[in-house]
Amino acid sequence: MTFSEENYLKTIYHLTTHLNTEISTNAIAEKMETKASSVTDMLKKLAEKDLVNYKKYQGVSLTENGQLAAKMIVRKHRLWEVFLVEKLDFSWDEVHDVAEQLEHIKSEKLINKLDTFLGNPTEDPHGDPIPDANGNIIKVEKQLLSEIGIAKKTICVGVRDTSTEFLQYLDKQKIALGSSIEILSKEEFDASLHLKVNNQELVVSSKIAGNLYVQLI
Amino acid sequence: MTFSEENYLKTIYHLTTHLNTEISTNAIAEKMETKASSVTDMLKKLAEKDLVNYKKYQGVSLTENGQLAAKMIVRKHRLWEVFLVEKLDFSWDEVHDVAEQLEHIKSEKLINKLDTFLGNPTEDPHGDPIPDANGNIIKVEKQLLSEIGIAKKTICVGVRDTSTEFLQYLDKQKIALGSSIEILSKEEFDASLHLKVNNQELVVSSKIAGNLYVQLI
DNA sequence: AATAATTTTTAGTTTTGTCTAAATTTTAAT
DNA sequence: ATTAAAATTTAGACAAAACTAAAAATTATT
Ligand SMILES: [Mn+2]
Ligand SMILES: [Mn+2]
Ligand SMILES: [Mn+2]
Ligand SMILES: [Mn+2]
Repeated sequence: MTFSEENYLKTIYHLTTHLNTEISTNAIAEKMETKASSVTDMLKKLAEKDLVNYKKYQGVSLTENGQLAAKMIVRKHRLWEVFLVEKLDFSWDEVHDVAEQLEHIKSEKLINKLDTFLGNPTEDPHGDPIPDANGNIIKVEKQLLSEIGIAKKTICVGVRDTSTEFLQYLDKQKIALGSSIEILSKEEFDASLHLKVNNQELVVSSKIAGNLYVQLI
Repeated sequence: MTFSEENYLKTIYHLTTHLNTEISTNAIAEKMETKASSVTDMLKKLAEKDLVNYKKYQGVSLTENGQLAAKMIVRKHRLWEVFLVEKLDFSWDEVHDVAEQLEHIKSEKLINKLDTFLGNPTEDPHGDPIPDANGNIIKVEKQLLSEIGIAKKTICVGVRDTSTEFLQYLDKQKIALGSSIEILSKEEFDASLHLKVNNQELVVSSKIAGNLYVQLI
């Protein structure tokens, strides 16, 4: 499988887990910053290889084969992110681009030994689940902070936006995976939240709250 | 720089260190298992980018830029090999193909942090030197076992052939980097050597002796 | 020095993945 | 039910990196 084919599969996989319908050509094109015509060409090729179900004008979904292949790429991406943070001392906002490259290294032995070396982690540095060697994923209950009621006590367990800007904002506010977050009050006007984060009070916008995953304690 | 350009540079670099002349189109083609015409095309492109000195029909050599670029690829290749052996428990005959892929990952931060993580090794699992971040190489005195006189005591410090077959032969004979090797006698007829390796007697052909690097004690 | 053999380059194709522009299909709006 | 708008596909072109076959240059041999 080529570098490019792998990136298409991964994109379709991510779009499928967020939305839950057939994926449109344009959605793929937008996410990959390419043109719809290029997407169409690739979808034909992937369909030929039985990696996607594709009917003209009808959108696309992953086949069993395609889904497993996509999960293996995601597995590699997230394991490498763990490696970079845990072993090489990268910060969580620096790992994505390097992992985008490392995810395409082809060696089952490598990825499984890496998995062992890292202690078979189930989540990456952003709280996203890591598929095991068979593609199984441990699903953890989590909700967006924006969807939680007042006076609830929670733990931060993930981020929805993984951009450098957002992650660095969280660093600045000392919010990390594992931080305790209590919702003190919500401002009606703009849905901003008054929080207690690790015993420090903090006000965050609804945009921030809509990108933080938490678990109720 | 593309994957392919990097492979050409690396090949020219390796050919240059072995031979010490201008490198021929055919030599590159043979090493890369490609056609001479493809090599010519690429040499033009590399010359355009000031990575090689190329004049039609006259062979090719690396420019300063090209040499540094090649060394950085070799650096990555060898550091990854150390990682695979030291941290992931690969054996020395399994690492080359994976390192061929990993050497193309583009991130200065990654390779320098990896270097630190590994304790700034100066040699890879096959005894080959690892260039530092500036391209400097610590050259270690070593000679082929086939060029050493009788009754000399030596330490194995490297291999010339790094094929799986040769490395597995060495494993079978319990010869590794650091093994003590004493030459007991040489057979005139076929230049085979009677050795004492780690206090075990062993006979090896001249082909073996011509692929083992040793240091006199 | 002339010719033969070898090496290298050029010219013209092919494949992969991309693009633009035009045509087609689907969806939305009147 | 038409028409307009949007989404998608097709057609044709291009760049990268490979190939084959033919031409040109170099090297070796007589
Ligand atoms: Mn990532
Ligand atoms: Mn991640
Ligand atoms: Mn190697
Ligand atoms: Mn090596």
